[in-house]
Amino acid sequence: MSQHPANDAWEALLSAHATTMKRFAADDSWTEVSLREYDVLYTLSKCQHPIRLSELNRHVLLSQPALSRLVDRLADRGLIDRCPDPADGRGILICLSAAGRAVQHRVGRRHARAVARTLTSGLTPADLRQLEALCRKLAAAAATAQAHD
Amino acid sequence: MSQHPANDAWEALLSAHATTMKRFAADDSWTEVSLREYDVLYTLSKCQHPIRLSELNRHVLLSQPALSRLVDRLADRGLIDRCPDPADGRGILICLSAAGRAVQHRVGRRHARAVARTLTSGLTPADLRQLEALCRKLAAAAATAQAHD
DNA sequence: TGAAGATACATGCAAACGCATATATCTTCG
DNA sequence: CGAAGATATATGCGTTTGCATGTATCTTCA
Repeated sequence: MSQHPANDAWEALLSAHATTMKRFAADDSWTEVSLREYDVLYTLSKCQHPIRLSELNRHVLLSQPALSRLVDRLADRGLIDRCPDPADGRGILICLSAAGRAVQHRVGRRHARAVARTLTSGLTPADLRQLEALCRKLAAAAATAQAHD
Repeated sequence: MSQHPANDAWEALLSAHATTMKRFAADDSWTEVSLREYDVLYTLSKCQHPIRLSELNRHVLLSQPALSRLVDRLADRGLIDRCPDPADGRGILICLSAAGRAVQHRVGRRHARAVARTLTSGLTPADLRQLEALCRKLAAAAATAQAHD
C-alpha cells in the first residue's frame, strides 16, 4: 500500500499524533485546564513578552474566533492578562498572569513527565533528536510553502 | 530553553502537526467532506473488511460519542454503510459505500497532491523515510505504553 | 444457569467550534 | 487630508464536541 514517501510520512505522523494525544488526553492532568487551554498557556509561557492574538493563533490549531473566545475564558478565570496594543489600536496583547504561570508550571510538570515516559518508551535519545530535527524542518517548510491551484 | 529530548521532540512534532494541518485546512479541498470526515473515509478506505466503531475510534482523535454521531451523519449522506456485527450484538460494522469510496478517491487525490507538495518542499526523500520510521515507532510506543500514577 | 460486572454503542445537554460577518483601526494613494 | 481597501479582533448563529449516562449485549463465575 505504499504511496509517495511524503504521503506515507504524513500518514505516520498523523497516526503518531493521534495515538499519543489520546494517551495524554486519558491521563488525569486536565482538571484545572483542558489540554487545549494548556496548549495556550504553554505557548505563552515560552514568550518573554506579551504577544498578539494573531501571533498566538499561528501556534494553536483553532480558528481565530475560537481562540478569541478561549482567550476570553482564560482571562475571565484570571489565568492570562489582556491589554490593548499601544502600537496598534486594533490589536490586543496577551500574556500569562501570575496565577496562569503557576497553573502552567503545575500542570506542565506533570504533563512533561507523561510525555517523557511515553516517548522514551519506544525511542532512543538519538531517535528523539532526529525526530525533533525532522519535525522542525517540516514545520518550517509548511509555514513557508505557497498555496496552489 | 532545552528540556528533556523527549519533550523537545514532542513539542516539535506538535508544531509540525499544527502548522501543516493549518496549511491543509486552508486549501479548498473540503467542500464535499470536512477534513475530519475525510479522515474517517480515508481510514475506512484502507480496510479490506468492515470494521467496528470502536476500532475506527482508535484511529480517529474524537470521543466515542462524537465519532458515533459523525458516523451517523456520513451514513445519512450515503457515504458509509453500517450494519450490526453478527458476531457481537452490541457492535456495528462500518465500511465505505460506493459513493463514499468515490468521494474518498476524488478528495484524496487532490489532498494527496497538497501533502506531497508541502512535505517535499522542505524534506528530502531520505528525511521522509526517516520521519515515517520514527513516527511509526512513536505510534507503536504510545499504543503500548502503560498508564501511570 | 443466572446474577454481577464489563463492554459497545447511543442519547441528553451544556460547552465549544467554525463560518460569515460586524466593528474598529490602520494603511495607501489620489 | 480623506476615501477605499486591508488587517485585527469580536459577535451571531447553526453545528459539532465532550461528559455523563442510558440501553443492550456479552462474559465471568458461583
